[in-house]
Amino acid sequence: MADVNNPGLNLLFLRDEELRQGIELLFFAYRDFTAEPDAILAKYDFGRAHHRVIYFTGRSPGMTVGELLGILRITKQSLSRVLGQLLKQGFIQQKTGSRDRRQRLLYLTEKGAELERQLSAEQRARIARAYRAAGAQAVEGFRKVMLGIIGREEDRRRFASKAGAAPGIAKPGQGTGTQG
Amino acid sequence: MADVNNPGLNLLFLRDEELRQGIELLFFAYRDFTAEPDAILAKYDFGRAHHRVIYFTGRSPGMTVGELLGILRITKQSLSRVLGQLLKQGFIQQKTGSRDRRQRLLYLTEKGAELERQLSAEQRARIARAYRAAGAQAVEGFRKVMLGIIGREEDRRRFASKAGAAPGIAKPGQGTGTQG
DNA sequence: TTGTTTACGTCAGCCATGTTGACATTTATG
DNA sequence: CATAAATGTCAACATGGCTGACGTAAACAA
Repeated sequence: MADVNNPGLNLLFLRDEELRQGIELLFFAYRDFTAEPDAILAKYDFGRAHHRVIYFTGRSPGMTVGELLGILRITKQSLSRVLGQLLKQGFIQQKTGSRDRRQRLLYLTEKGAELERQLSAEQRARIARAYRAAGAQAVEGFRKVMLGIIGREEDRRRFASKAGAAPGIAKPGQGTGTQG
Repeated sequence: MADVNNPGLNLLFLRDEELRQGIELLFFAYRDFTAEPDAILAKYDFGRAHHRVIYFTGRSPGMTVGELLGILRITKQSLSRVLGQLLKQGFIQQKTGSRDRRQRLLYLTEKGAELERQLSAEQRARIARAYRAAGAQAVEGFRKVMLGIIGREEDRRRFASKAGAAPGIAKPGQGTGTQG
């Protein structure tokens, strides 16, 4: 293909095989990453869309509907369907913004928070296992590459090193183990 | 939140933050990773499901329907819909297996191969950019972590170190499929 | 104050893609 | 020869994207 005719690329050893493996790593990892929560959600008659709303609401309590739409990159009509269900069933509550009373700030209820913990516990455990097995240095590489894949600086900002002194993390073998 | 009032949880807080960032890296990376191909596919009235079939058929020419189902982890009825369209429109062709004539081995047509190149070019470029920006060592870490996230050894095998291998490897599932 | 824009909600319908269940055909295999 | 396997197909249903149109309340600018 084109790569073969482009000597510049070859210098970087970014061979087609390597790049395709990257593509497939994303596919398989994401496929498996979402499988467990899906099973839990089914018990509540919820789907992946509900999970995302619950997750990001738990992550950033007080977030506006518009901000959530910006993260999910779906239409308000799509969001409305799942958000409406979560509100009606008491997993999420809205509060009118005090600074701007047009805004509806989103919060998990206690019930919602419990489901959130249950769902993300599975995913955190999976990530923890992978991090532990790979080692701290690999985790740093993982972060770098993933940040490179994310398209918008606006989205990357969310990952700005809060771990500024982060190196004290999970080494292979031990781990803190207490986190569910 | 409760964390703030709980002294001695600092290590755990960092760890939870780190794990959640991992969750979000997967979400954002996958979201952006699929966005560009989706736009191209729309022109053909195809969706992400078509892309997956085209991609994996191109990756492993001669693969059986059953093997593809195993990779995608969807039902044969779901696959049948998109595969049928791709066959009818001449993007994919099937050949009866020579070893086992019940099997239908999948191949891209030239038309299909061209679409495949167009689609994966976007994704390969994205991965290439990320790899280049992160550096070789980071890529190694990325691979390690991603492999840890993938659940089944069976799937991980596909990534067995072809590290020093020559370019242009094809991994025909098994059958030579010389039958017409 | 008034007019416009913004943030959010909602109704209605369409489409893609996943699911289950039932059944048919061809071929391999014990 | 009987059974199992690989594949295909029909039908019905659910989820969660989408567009388009329209409504309300609040903020903001002229």
